[in-house]
Amino acid sequence: MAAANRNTIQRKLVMNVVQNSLHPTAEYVYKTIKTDYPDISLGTVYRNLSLLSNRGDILKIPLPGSADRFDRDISLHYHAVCSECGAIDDVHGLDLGDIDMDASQNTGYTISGHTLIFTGICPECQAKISEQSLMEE
Amino acid sequence: MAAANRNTIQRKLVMNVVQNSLHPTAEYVYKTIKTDYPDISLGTVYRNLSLLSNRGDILKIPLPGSADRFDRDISLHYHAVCSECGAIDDVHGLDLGDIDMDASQNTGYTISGHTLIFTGICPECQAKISEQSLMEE
DNA sequence: CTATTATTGATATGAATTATCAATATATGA
DNA sequence: TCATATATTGATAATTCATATCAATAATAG
Repeated sequence: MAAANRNTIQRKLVMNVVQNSLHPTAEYVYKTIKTDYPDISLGTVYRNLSLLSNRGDILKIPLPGSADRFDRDISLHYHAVCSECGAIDDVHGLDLGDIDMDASQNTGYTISGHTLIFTGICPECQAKISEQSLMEE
Repeated sequence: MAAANRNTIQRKLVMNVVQNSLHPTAEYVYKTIKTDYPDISLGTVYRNLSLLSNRGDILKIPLPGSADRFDRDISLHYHAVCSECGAIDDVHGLDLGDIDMDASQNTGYTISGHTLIFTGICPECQAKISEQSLMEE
């Protein structure tokens, strides 16, 4: 028989938290589970997040310079990160055509995918910054 | 007077190595300088790579899960990373239109830029893999 | 129910980068 | 040229995020 994955409570808990959060980090998933199930280990959370994202049940969002985020939404979309507060939001409806094929023809690589992250300032932080510059006058 | 940057030998050495390398890591820059100038500190290399990339003299290529690379080529282009050997190559001639503006309209963010990394298998590793599958028959 | 082994919790380890701080060297301007 | 202010350095500690190790435990096939 093929070595099957096992449906452990820990794995179900990790999946549940991801399904009920927006773009959680491993740390957030760990702390959230811990309130109801204090025995869970951080390593277990990391292991299950990896397994679930490798399996395609959830999406891993690697962020350069900070902790990876995970996403319950596995449809094609991108993300924007706020450089002020670290917020992360979906960018839907962006059609880049077949950039993977373009990159493949360009380089000779067999392209399996790409990572695209936008950086900027979220509406909330923009508002705060505008307020501040008013105060300073 | 404005607090000016100083043109230290260490800074010049870091700049030189980046200008004469393809996509070096901080570690590579450090080791390369060290052969001629053994007193240089790794922290100094990191500090100068940050300063030079913030200043726009060089480009920082953040790679999720591995060490950042730096690029002497500051023109608009992207990169492909080989998942087998870690090689990194330029992807030129990719026109994504004004995706930053699209993302901005989509999210309400003020977008300052984006990071796009392609993942795949470089031609050399493809060749090795083909050889192997032939051997196995 | 039992045997196999995937998975867990605890913890050590690792890689990459930043922070700290006294000593030093660079640029300004007298 | 020389003195001064301070940006920068080297050495090293600390941090962050993540993976490796390993004996104990628990999930599943038969």
